Amino acid sequence: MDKSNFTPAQLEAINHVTGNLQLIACAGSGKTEVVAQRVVNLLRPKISGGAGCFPENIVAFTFTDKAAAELKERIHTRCREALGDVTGLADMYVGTIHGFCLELLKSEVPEYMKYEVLNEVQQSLFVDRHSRASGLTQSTTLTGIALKRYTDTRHYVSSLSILREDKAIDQPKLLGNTVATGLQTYEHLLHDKGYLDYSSILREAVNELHSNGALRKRLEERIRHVIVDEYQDVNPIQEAVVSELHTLGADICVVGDDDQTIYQWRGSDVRNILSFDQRYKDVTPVKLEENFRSSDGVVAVARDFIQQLVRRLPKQMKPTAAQDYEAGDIVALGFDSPEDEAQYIAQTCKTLHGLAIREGKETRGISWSDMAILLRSVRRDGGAIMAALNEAGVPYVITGMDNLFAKPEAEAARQLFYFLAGEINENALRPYWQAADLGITKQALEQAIQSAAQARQDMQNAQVGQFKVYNLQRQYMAFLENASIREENVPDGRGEVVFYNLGKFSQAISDFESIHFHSSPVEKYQSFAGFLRYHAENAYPEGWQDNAFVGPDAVRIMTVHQAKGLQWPAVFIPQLVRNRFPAKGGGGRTAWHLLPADAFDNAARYKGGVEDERRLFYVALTRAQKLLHLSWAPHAGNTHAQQPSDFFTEVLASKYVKRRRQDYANREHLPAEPKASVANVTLSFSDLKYFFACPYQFKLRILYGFNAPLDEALGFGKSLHDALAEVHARALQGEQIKPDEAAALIARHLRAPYAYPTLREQLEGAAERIVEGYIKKNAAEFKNLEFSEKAIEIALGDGVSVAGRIDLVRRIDNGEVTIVDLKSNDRAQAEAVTETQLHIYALGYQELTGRPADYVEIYELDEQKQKRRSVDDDFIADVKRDVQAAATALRSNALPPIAHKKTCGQCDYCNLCSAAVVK
DNA sequence: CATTCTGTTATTTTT
DNA sequence: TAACAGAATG
Repeated sequence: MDKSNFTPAQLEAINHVTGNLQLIACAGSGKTEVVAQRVVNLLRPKISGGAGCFPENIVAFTFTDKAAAELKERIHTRCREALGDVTGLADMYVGTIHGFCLELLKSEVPEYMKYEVLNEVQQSLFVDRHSRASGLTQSTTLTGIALKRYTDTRHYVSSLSILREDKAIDQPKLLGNTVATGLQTYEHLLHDKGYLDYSSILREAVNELHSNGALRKRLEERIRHVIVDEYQDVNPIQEAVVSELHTLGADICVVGDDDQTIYQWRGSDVRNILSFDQRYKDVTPVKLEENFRSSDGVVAVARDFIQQLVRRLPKQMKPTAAQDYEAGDIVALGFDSPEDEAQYIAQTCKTLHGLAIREGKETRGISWSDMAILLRSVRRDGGAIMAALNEAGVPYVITGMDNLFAKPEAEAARQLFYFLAGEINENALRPYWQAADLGITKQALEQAIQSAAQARQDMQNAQVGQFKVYNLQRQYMAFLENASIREENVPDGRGEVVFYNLGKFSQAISDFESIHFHSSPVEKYQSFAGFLRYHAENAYPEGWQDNAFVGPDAVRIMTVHQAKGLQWPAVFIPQLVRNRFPAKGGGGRTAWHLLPADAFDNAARYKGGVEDERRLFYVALTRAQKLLHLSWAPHAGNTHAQQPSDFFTEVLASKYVKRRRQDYANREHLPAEPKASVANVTLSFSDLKYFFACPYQFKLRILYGFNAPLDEALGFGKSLHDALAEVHARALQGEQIKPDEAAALIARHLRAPYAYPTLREQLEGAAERIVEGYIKKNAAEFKNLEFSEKAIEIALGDGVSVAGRIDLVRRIDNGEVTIVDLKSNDRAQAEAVTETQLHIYALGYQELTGRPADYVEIYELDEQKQKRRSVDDDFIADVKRDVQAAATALRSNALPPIAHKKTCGQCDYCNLCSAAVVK
């Protein structure tokens, strides 16, 4: 889109800076650009016609982290173009609603600092582990059948989420409902153990927003504008967050398209966007109807299709000839079998490769990454297509096809734990590792198996103090190390994929072990085996291709849901078979067998219907810029998959849709030129520090996901940190903090979930002493604090940025600024790394305030010692260069094992690395 | 045309 | 286990 040439509607939205705004944005209408330009106007000084806001006054919500990264990058770019050197952009929140709420809880309510967030797998492990206290086994279905551990956990957990995220319109109907009662005990348990789950993040944040007066006051002063992207897919609790912010005086701008609501099965409610102007006062509605993405043909087909929908906001998507429509661009074909269909797709990809396409005023030959194959369900429909693309030698990237344990290396790892749990013997284990073909020598494998056998033997008589030897993660790593597995020794260049999968397995171990840390070894290995057998099977996707930094030139195969917000010159939508798309709902027990649907407002939306499928298909159609291939084929031997989809048949009516194969070979071809698309890279400092230590360590830890064994004292350093953060936050608000508060502070902040009682006591004592000592020594300085726990972000251009949090900034009367990092022995790291970190923070401080920092200081908490030096500009320049080099290495996936000077041999993974100098 | 029986298949995914 | 499509039956 030409940004100097906005449509009147776009301009109206961009220039709207007061009151609420309902922005209805059709597919391809350039909404991201409009939002970014509007933010520029919000930040523009009043004398230049803007709203005169500061970045911290603005909050922008997106649907995913990826969308957030893109929006943030766009906003930052446009701000710098239009406003020059703006400071403090890091103070603008651009991210998901979950992220905002979590940050809110952690920064505004001290009690939440120590809480950890359970992921989905951990949550259900947690519910099963505490099956009574979580309310699971106390609950029944609506017909009175008792819920069972493991089998009903999924439905119970999803019921808990619905109870917290949806709006009950008829409370009496929930009275006596066992899950509603269970929720009380579950929430109690969560608090007791110091956890948040995804729903409670939102729930607790809304509670605080609603009733915490001090917090409301602080936010009232801060937030002036809230922007909600993809508002059509917001659920009731998310809307509650938005509406609470509105009551604090923020103007709300919602952006969305009711036609693209595709997450209703997760509780999204289109009515949020439909009735926005009735629920909020002073709403300016603006419609962006011009499509700047697709050809007139694609626009017409999609528009005609969605107009069949009855309940929708009146609007007309208008073509702008963003692409030239040529007869034959849009095709709908039937085939005899899914295999034929897949072959057609593979062949067509090949003929399209290099096809000339106009892009603005330029013309280029499209490449593999300009094509996408969108499916209703990748797992169900992806097989034949993968096979055909393999056969034809077309490079592709597929997400969500295989589960982890379909991969022989993951299966071998799983069998290792069946072995350790005493379920199988070594003769049963050996073949799995041999079959995985990982380049392990016979002797090494024998040695690894023998060591594992020994460990299995020994753990029978393990004393409490030795439990940590039998830590699952430690045994896993020990096995891999004993087997001397090396990425580069895996045959056929499969090393990287294999390591991704082994890394994913390490994550599965962490998920389990974080919940089951305290069990005795024998018991723990048995229940882990059960977890691997029954639960993990479908919980983990294949581990590779998770690498968000590298964008290979390959055809993308993904679900329509995943394609939300994306676009390609050529799109295939195959498998348009009746009962599949639109999909017929499956049977089985669901949350709605536990919860009365009539207690909720429009519970039917969770189930979905043809209308929802129509919206989903509309999303698929509108992803195409020019070439659009619809197809179907009957599945032999399946009585429910013999007819074409009604959507397929319906689209045939359009004059733009051709029903014959087209010969694209006759069209103009150019050398294929993949569109230069660079992935945004945001590195946290903690990630970066591994990179600086060694790129390969970074790869093993961050990209592959190998986790270090949980330590019993884990959490000590963080607890200290949190306690001091509260001290500083209160000092900043003018409170006097006394040394005798140390005990109370530690009581509130100590979280050492893996410590046995005596260790916990020790940690408690040590922490109290340190905090007390710190307050004694520094109380006089508290009046000089400028910031505590200050988030910084440094954009280095080209989509590369570093995010971090400065522990402390001191600023004394003469304006002298010191950036402080608090260090405890527990979190020891090389001094050179801390220096680097502090210089990045100094840079972040400058970007935030527009002022340079004068000193950086390492504060050793154990000794209460300060090490201070002045900020070195040359050093900063070096660090900048290093970070950019890191980003480049990440994007080109060049993270080689390198033998390192001093640090090598201390790394957690040196026994998985051939370059390591093992000491 | 209404009903009863039989076969098929258990999405989609973010935090 | 349960929902639903499609075939078979009355």
